[in-house]
Amino acid sequence: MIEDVPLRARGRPRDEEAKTRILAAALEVLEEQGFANATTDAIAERASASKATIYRWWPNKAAVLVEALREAVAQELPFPNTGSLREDIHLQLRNFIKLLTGRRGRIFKAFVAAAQNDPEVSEAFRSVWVRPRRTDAKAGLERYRGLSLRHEVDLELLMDVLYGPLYYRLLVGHAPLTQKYVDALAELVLRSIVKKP
Amino acid sequence: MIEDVPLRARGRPRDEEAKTRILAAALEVLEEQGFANATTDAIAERASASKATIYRWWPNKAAVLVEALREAVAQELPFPNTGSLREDIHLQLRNFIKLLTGRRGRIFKAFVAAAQNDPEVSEAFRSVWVRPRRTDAKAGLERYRGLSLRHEVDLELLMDVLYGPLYYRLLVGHAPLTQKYVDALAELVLRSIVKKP
DNA sequence: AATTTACGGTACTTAAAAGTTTCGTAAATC
DNA sequence: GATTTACGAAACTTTTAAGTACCGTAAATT
Repeated sequence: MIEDVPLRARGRPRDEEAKTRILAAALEVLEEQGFANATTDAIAERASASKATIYRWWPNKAAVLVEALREAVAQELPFPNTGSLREDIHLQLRNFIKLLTGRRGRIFKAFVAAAQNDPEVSEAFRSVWVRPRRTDAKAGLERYRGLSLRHEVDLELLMDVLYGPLYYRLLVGHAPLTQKYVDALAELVLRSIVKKP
Repeated sequence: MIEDVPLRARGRPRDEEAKTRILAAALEVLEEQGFANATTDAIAERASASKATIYRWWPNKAAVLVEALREAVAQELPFPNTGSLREDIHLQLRNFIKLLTGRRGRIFKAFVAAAQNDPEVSEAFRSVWVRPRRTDAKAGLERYRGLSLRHEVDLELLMDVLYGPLYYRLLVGHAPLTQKYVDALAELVLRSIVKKP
């Protein structure tokens, strides 16, 4: 066994609590102001930290916000496992709109908006949020393949059909994201993917 | 008959050609730079116009870009009418991704991004583009209701299921918008909305 | 104790872009 | 021909925010 020696550096160690405060503040400001309007001054002030401290540990504003997003969504929205395809999908969509209509929804909007002007933010949003959620959901659905789920169904397409309409409403805002709506969406999609006995 | 007298004002009349140049330039700059990075200086220079002329006729930058969008998309994407529900949907989605993967796609991205930080841009995008297209498509589909289209299908939901996945891919960028993809999407959706004989 | 690195606070530099103003000139009406 | 309104060009004002630099101080190692 190799000892996990911290190998502490020489001077004063990094203030981990300040790091936590900065990331939490970044998330709040992002939520309230959007990506472009989330200023480092506002983040520093809310965190009771110095702007110099922020730039001491992150190369730029986007890096702070990306790390804040990563920490915030790390454990969010695990795909359910009720044993029923229909129940799993209903639950997953209901849980997702709870996120989208809450604080997190504003954060997602902010990131998608920023992604249109910055390829790095775009890639970060996909790798931190989109891909992990899709991978998890696909694994959850794969269990039903050939059983209640028709074996030919393309799960990539299915992800788009389930999540696409929700992002669409979130970002375009032409209609609200209600439970009634996602239930109807789930039923419409299920009609074309379930294996009839 | 009342004469349509132009009721010309006193001084030099507005240069309609300059107006055209400005709107065309605005569209090009928007396409290349996005909404926030589309500067009035760049628009003026490309239009060989003066910035003062722009602000003489539009209250701000957003108003110019909204009018440019309105003119650009006025006649775009009419819903097909082949007599076949299946053909109409396939055609409509194929035509739509032609727009999204071309110059117009960049413009839509820019508007959706800007909409997240500006309610007026958001409303403008919906009223200029989203609502007219949805209304037209719903009218086109309504003709099939009770025939090849199951009579219970909610067209609002259907719009979201058809267009949502495309906006989703456009804005998140996790996968490309190909004809093969929209054909598969169309077939998946059709499976749940067609009336079986 | 000397040294090293981090901290919060604050002032500063720099850059970019929105919108305004001015100026000399062009095209219309009266 | 006098007046009115529009034009392009360019200089200008103003605002905003990113990122840097410096201060005195705090917490660690040597």
